[in-house]
Order: sequence, then C-alpha cells, then structure tokens
Amino acid sequence: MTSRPLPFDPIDRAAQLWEERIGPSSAMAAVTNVMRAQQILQSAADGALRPHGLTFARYEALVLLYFARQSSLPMRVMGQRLQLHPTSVTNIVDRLEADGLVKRTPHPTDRRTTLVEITDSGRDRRASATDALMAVQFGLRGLTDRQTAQLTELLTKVRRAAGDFVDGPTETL
Amino acid sequence: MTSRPLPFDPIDRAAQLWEERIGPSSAMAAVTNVMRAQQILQSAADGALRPHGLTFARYEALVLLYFARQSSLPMRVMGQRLQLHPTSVTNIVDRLEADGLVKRTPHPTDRRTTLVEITDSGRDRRASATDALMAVQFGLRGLTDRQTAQLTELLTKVRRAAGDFVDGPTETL
DNA sequence: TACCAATAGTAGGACGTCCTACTTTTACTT
DNA sequence: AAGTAAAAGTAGGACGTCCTACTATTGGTA
Repeated sequence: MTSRPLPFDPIDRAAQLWEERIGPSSAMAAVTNVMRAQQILQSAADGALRPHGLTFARYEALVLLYFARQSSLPMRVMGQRLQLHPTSVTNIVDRLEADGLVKRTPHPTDRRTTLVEITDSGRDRRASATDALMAVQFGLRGLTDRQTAQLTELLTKVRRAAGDFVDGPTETL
Repeated sequence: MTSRPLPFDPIDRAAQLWEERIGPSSAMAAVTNVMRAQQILQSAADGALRPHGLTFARYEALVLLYFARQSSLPMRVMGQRLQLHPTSVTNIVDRLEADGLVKRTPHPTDRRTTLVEITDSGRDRRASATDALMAVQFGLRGLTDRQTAQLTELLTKVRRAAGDFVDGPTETL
C-alpha cells in the first residue's frame, strides 16, 4: 500500500499496546484481522480479475446468475443472495449491463420486478474469470485445506450470530 | 441489508453449487466468508461509533495517535501502521482535522513531512468511542475467546503469506 | 556543486458500499 | 371498492479504498 512490508505485524503490535493501555480484548485483534484480510483478498481477487474487466463484486453477481436455473433472477433476490443493499445491486447490474454481460428484462407478471439475465458474453466472461481466480487461489494463501475449512467455520458462526441467516426448516440444499 | 434474514446460508449454498458445477474449492467459500464477515463487523462498528461522530477507519487512526509516544506521527507512518494507501491517510486526516480531533503540524527538520497530532478533544472522543465499541464487543459475537484467538491466528497466517509484514530480527514487541 | 532519483503528501477520479428519499406497482384490510 | 401499507427499483449523496499523476523537498552521486 505504501512501500516495503513492515518488519513486524502492526496488528499484533496494536493488540499489545491495547492490552497494556486499555485492557484485554481479543475481539479487537480479531476484528482488525478480518478487516485487513478482507482488503488483501479483495485486492488479490480484483487484481486477477482486472485483465478480464471485472471486479470481485461483479464476478460474484455473474456467478450467481450463471447458477440460476433460468439464468436470470430478480434484482431483489440477487441482493438477498449476495447480501447487498438494493442500491448496490442497481450499481453492479448497471455496470455489468453496460458491458453487455447481463441484461435487464421485465418480469412477466409483476411489473415492479426487474429480472437480470446473464448473456452469452457474460457466460464466456465468467468462465475465463473463474480460471483466473482459481489460478491464484482467490488470493488466499498460507492456509492448509483444513485451516481454510476452519476459517470458514469460524466466520460462519460470526455471520450466524449477527443474524445474517437463520437455519431454516429442512434444507440447506 | 435488504429485509429479513434468509432461512439458509447463502454462502454455504453458493459453495455447494460451486462444487457441483465447477469443482471443489475450499478457498472460494473462505474468501466469501471473509468478505461478508468484514462487512458485518464494519457495519456493527460504524453503527456503534456513529453517535460519536466517528467511523471505524477514523477511530483506528485516533487510537494509533493516542498510542504514539509524542501523541503524533508522520502521515507516512500512519499509513504503514494502518496499512493504508497514502491518499487514504490524507482522506482520514482531513476529516479528523475538520472535526478538531487531530491537527497537522510541520515536521521540525523535514519539510516534506507532516505530523499529525491528536488533540484534547480527540482524546476525549477516543475514550467515549472505545467504551461504545467495547460495549458491543466490536461487533464480534458468536465465538468463544478461544475461537476468537484462533480466528486471529488463521488470519495472521493469511496476512503473512500475502507479504503484509515480515517477522523482523528480534522483536514483535 | 549540480543533477537526478527517491520520498512525503495531495488532487482528481473510479468503485463499491451504505443511507435516505422517491416512484411505481401490488397486496391487504376494512 | 377504496384506501393504505408493503414491496421493487432507482436517484443522489456520503465514505473509504485504491490508482495515477503532480508538487515540493531531500538525499546521493558524478
């Protein structure tokens, strides 16, 4: 971000000072770690996607539509699945549509709803972008598969506790 | 973000579809989890700080200056410690200064350098903001202390692998 | 000493995220 | 049937992050 890497971990350093001068708080260090890790992963993913004219946010939207049965979804549903504010979905779809990767179509029965459909060009782009992302492991390095799964597990707990989702009746599939 | 929580975990769902249609990739789920967890924590922290007129980014800067020996640091050093781009530091300091929480002063010997010093008002604000953040555990819930430490450990590995810092000669303290 | 590279910080712009406010359409309730 | 509440999207704006480009200053070297 600024130049050479520091010869020490600034987050760990801050955690130590925090403990000395304010008091014990494991949460502080964990939260700061999440913040910084997110930035690193985002940057790595965006870097890998840049040659393909995508950002990670747009890539996720593209994948979501690729997975959809009709290759299309209402904007509202996209927002729910991607956990994004409606205005963020508008923003992302605007850009994807400007690039011809998706197109908006009216919902057949509900005139409030706008369907977003992935185009052939969008499918191609998703494929090549996926290759690029997998080539760099989504920017995630330094963990074994087991540790990666552990990380997912811990963060899923956090998300659940935050009310991000509720374990429903039967599914999950 | 959009309405009621989903009755299933959208990230886990996406991971399943990913595995079915693209192939196994534990990294994808982990990265998405980090992204979303960051957003949740950021939102919680910002929410707790809003009544105090701060964001988490500005709060971190304030704490950093509070920890500094002379209560002041060059902008460049702030960027290194907070792992921010120089222009982000400029942005944050601009806002803190506009609120009277910090002030810019010239470096005594190097006229290129700008020192940022926390004001008395800034100290007060940091104290009350810290109380607010600790009251909500920095937005982090759902983990035991042990799991929180584990999360920190895993993410530190990720950051180290990304070259975020290097274990220097002797220290860490 | 004189020049040229490196360093510190800022300006302007792109993105993505959120929020509030607004329009249109649908659903519910009386 | 009418009227109101809820839902779907969008517009405009605030923030924070990055990037590129630029100015001012310092440091190193020929």
